[in-house]
Amino acid sequence: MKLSGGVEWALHCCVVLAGMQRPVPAARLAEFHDVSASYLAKQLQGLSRAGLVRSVQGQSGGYLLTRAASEITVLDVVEAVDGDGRTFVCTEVRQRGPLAAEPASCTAPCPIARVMWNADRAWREALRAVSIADVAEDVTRASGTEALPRVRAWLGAVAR
Amino acid sequence: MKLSGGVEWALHCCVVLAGMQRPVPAARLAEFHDVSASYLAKQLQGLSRAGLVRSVQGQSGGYLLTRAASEITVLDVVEAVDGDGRTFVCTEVRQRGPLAAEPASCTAPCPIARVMWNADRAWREALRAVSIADVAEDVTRASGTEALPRVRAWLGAVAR
DNA sequence: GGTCTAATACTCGGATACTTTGTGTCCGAGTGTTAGGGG
DNA sequence: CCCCTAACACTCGGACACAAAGTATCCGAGTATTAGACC
Repeated sequence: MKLSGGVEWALHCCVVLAGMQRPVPAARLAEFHDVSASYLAKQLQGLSRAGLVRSVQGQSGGYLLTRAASEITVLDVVEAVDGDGRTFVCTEVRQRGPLAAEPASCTAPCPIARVMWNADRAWREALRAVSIADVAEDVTRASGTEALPRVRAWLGAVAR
Repeated sequence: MKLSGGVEWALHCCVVLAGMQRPVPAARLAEFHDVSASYLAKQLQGLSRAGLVRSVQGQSGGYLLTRAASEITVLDVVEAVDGDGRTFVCTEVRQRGPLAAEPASCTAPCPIARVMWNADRAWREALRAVSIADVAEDVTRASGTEALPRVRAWLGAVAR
């Protein structure tokens, strides 16, 4: 029950991409965060498939958010990178063994599965309640007003 | 982000162990649920280490709950089997790269980590709010009053 | 017949292979840029 | 001087190895039972 490590990178990328007008290449994002460029590219591909970021090819290409940061939830990013499968899968144990329950009597989900799914829903709701813009605001509050603009300037600066 | 499959087995075992006066061997629990006996034994060892069940050795030995089912939460079982580590680990990305934050200015946790940990807490709280006794009650409501007694009789019956 | 003893059969516990998932990397397809030549 | 063209450099995307954790299994240590022998 451990979350994929790439989720953290993807979230950081989305926060710094917020407010960016020009595309930012994956290699530059990797350099900024000091992480593996190849592996980060994989995570960004996940975000692209999910439609959270738009990839622009070509010489001055890169990644760009598809919509406002306030319209992207943390849950969107987590599900894009880690998959949207449920954390608990019910194998219908109650229908197996010598005292197996009849399939016809199993219209309602197994009580155990219901508890696990409720917890899963609470987890997702907590992540859905926070947007990338909210996180960026927290960062500003913690690191100062000019922190994010400096980051944007660094990402936008062309080093060629 | 998938939960170990053994968690489901362990939960089913705890539910049927509730109300049992005599120890139940792991092999019998496995036969009842029609699952691998060897692997189920591993999960039960986890429950034993966590102090949720008490193992009795010898010819008529087996497993027994250490306390009332109403005093065992679903979270206890999940953490015993799957480990109590956090689902999200913060690698302090903000302290890396060209614009790294000073460690001295990182007294508060990273905003991203805070969001993830809040969601983690919500998930755990939802699991902590439900006890094994609650689940057993749900089973009775769904499968009838005599369902669980029949199971207990089957588990207690000696087939030698 | 009662009691002590020893062999037994059954239990859990940890140490050992195998499969699946996650981690990390690489090279090829595609496109905007840009330099050069021609009109 | 302006425009067209072609080569280029840089981008993403998916396919390819490696490592770690989950899954499944086995055999050894320990104990209550039980049968037998002795008193």
